[in-house]
Amino acid sequence: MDAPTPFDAAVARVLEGLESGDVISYGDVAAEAGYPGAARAVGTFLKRHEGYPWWRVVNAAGRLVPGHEIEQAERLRVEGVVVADGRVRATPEG
DNA sequence: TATCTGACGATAG
DNA sequence: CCTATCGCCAGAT
Repeated sequence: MDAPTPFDAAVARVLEGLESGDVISYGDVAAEAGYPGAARAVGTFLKRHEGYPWWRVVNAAGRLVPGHEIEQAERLRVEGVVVADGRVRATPEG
């Protein structure tokens, strides 16, 4: 049986802890999981594993997942997250 | 074991 | 605001 690595378990635990309307970056997930700097690995995890709130994860720039911008934007809007131009409204604009 | 890839991050221009 | 480059980690071949 493929034994889950501590990394996978830690990342999964952080993702499972996310709630509706919550948004976090790959770097934050990695840091919360105890693997600072493993932001890329988090993306790989979400791509390889299903059943996790991937739409609640965005990059440090607030950019949505490439190839899933529409799907992610829709899900985020449903949860009350404001999205515009394919990115989360983390910073006010004029 | 070596090398390349990718749902990333930060800095430089 | 954008693209380009380097550094980071785990997975795939």
